[in-house]
Amino acid sequence: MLETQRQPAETGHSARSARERILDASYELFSQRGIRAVGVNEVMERAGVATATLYRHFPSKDSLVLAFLEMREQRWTHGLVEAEAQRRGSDPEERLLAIFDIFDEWFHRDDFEACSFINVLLEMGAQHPAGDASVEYLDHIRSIVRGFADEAGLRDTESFARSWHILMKGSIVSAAEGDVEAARRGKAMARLLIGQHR
Amino acid sequence: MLETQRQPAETGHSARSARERILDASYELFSQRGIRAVGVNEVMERAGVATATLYRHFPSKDSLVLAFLEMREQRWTHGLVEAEAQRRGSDPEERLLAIFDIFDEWFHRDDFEACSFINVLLEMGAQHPAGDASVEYLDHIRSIVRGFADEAGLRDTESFARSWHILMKGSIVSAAEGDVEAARRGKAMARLLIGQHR
DNA sequence: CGAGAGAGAGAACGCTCTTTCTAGTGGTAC
DNA sequence: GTACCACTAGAAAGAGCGTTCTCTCTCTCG
Repeated sequence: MLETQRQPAETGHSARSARERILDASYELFSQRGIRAVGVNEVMERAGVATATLYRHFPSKDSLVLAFLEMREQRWTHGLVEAEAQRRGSDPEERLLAIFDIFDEWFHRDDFEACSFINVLLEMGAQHPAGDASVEYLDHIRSIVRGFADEAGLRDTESFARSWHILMKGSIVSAAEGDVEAARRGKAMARLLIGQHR
Repeated sequence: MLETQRQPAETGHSARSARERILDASYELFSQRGIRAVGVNEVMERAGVATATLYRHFPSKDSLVLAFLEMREQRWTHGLVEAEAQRRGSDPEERLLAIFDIFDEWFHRDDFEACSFINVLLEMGAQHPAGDASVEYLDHIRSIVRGFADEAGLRDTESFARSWHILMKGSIVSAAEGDVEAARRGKAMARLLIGQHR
């Protein structure tokens, strides 16, 4: 169903293809305001795209939402969290702790939007396809944490990753509430948790 | 058209007044499914109430949502968490830890609905009146935690309560994802946190 | 008894949403 | 050069939303 990157035959040879513009607009709107609060009209407007064009690329709003979540994993999970943690930490334990340094900068951004996977899961429910996909993407985040923990030689890394993830999600929600120090608090508890699994 | 149990004289002294039925219906629907996913029609249907009756008691859906949040504080924050923690813990530290025992039972319920304050905050945004109210109700929860921490003679109770709240919210989100052990993990980290503030 | 108030049923308004459809435009490939 | 294709513009279908309104019923209180 994905009809992935259709580079050739670009028609308008516009700087960015219609599909790309739709995805970018979806990303900005859905990540900032949620799913139900954003209509497809608004997406089309911001993308500068006609109705038929959006529905040629995505058969329904739901499928557009799924594409948004996939993009969120690329940009946020992999592009921001995983890659930056790798870059900042010189050893596995430092890579783990770097997650909260990344969070700290992220929490201080004016356009801080919280975690789209949590947002969508809670907004749509676990039964909805988008909520279900969100649970899966949250699993992936935990897998990354577990990978770092394995490299660090910690004990019981599955349980460790689940506890670590509690700290990540809790500090994100606290930041959404307005506590800009949430990452610092999370990091302090994270250190204690590492101590328990060493 | 359930034509719910229409007790004989329905006006002045029905078993439960129209207002109560509206509030109960709102509570069940909003807490389980969120705000935007539930229409006033559905609330009226479940309450067995006419349109005019709902709008006589609440000038708008938004005001009904605010009434729901207030009720949530009564039933959940005070009725479940605070009162039960008081009842279960014989000293202040045990009262704090009892929160996660309460959570453990709560997480195992079939109708576990996560925290309405978090849900509404993330769904509606902090600008929306309902999101704003949710932030306030979350503050109250933290105040209760801080009160217990003060009684326990812990250091730096404001910061302690914020960290503790991160554990509470993180484990709630993890439970919403499907981890029924989230309360146990939260409690283990909570013990470590107490140790740091003793 | 008669007035008033709370409640019910249901129509209707105006708006928004998702989705479908029609018609037309312009670039590309054969 | 003609057929194709992605695209645009816009109307419209069809449903649902929050809200207002009218009309009727019946209990309660004076």
